[in-house]
Amino acid sequence: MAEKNPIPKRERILDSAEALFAEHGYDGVTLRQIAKGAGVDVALANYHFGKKLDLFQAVFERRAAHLNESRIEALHACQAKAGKKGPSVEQIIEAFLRPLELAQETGDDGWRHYLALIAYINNSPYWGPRMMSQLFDELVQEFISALKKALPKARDEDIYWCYHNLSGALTLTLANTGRIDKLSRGKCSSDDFQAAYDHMIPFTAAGFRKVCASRS
Amino acid sequence: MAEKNPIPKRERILDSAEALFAEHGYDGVTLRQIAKGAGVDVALANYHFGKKLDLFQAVFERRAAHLNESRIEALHACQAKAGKKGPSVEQIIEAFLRPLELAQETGDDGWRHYLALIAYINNSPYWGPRMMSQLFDELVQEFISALKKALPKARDEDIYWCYHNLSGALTLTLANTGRIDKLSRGKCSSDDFQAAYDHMIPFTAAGFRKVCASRS
DNA sequence: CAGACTATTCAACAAGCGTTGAATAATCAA
DNA sequence: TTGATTATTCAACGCTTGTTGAATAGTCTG
Repeated sequence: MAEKNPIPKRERILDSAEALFAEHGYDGVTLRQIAKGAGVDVALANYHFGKKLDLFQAVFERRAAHLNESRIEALHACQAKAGKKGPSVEQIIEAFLRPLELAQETGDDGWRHYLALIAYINNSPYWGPRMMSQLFDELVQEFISALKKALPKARDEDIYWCYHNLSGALTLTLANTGRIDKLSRGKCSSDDFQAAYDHMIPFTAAGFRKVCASRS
Repeated sequence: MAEKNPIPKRERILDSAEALFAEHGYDGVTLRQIAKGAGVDVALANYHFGKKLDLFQAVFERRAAHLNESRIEALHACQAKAGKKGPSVEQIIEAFLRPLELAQETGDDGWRHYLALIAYINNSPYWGPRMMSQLFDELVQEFISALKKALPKARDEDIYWCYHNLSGALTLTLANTGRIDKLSRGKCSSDDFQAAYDHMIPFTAAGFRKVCASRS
């Protein structure tokens, strides 16, 4: 019995590449592995996407706009709700993070792989400077200026260092390495995204307040 | 004029491998690149270390013991100084982090590369579970039990999630991607390790207190 | 100095790599 | 049904990879 709506091969290549790049990094994956994972011939990746590096780029571009939009929407929504005095630190961080939790919580493995891939490039000295800026700087700057309003006494550099810590905590959560499971001997599960974010939000918000609330 | 104490070639291979693995990951580096960086023939890596994977392991083993010892010593020192009631959260985190700052601050690039390599495996879904546990679990468990004493009301899972956030913030700092420089347009420098840790310690300590101090 | 052992290089291997041009199949417009 | 366009596979290329065995140089022991 033939499948009515088979996933197009072009899409399956992106899915396969996404999953494998997230697990093994750019150099740890061959086009033949990607093709095999997608059930297509190796030359098809070249036909649709060009060189290996272009395929890598295409994997990012597929979901980038959607992700940034939902995060910006979350920020604007919480700003609208907060009124003139602006949202609190917790509310801003919540808007920054919750769309990612939702993406990780969908049954769709694609989003999990995509976010692990983001974690991979953010932590990579090679890819980080090349790719993170063009993907997220505009978004991040908007969150940072919201944080500045919520923490009017903070120095700029304090805000940036705090954001750096937030970004690191988030990145490890996105990477989803399962190490917290081992360390806690089962008391925490990497797949329990809600628990991860429910802890990350007050943790980082308290950090911002402590470092940024008062001038030295 | 001949150099009196040339660095042995075996050591130079480790140095070169350390630097290249940290920048490009395991699969992003070839033995020929490593050999060229060390100024030796490609077969020499095999002679001294065996397979590529064994060289990778050897890079970790060279500095692991020294690093763990200095961190354990820092913990014991702060415990001795704190007396019977035990050190504070800040003091424990400081003991956990400062030895890394010192290692990054030495003029020696080797330690910087090594710590960036730790960041690479900690964030990698492939290497993380395979390598981090055997390198650091014993050390981490000792810090966690010290944190439990400093936060007697905390639930175990809260401590572990907070540690997860601490580990993430630290990891991004070790990776030293230079992204904070771009984002802050020069107000923060990734090479200003003291500033990084001076912000990270109160940030994460406040997070622990907030999440762990009181039961819900 | 002889000899043994270690360190290092040389040359080559089979396997796998990204990439390509031509051939075939599928889709769609007229 | 034709013809044109797109999608997909096939077969192969030149190159690089990790690894190895034999050859050479260096170092220490007696």
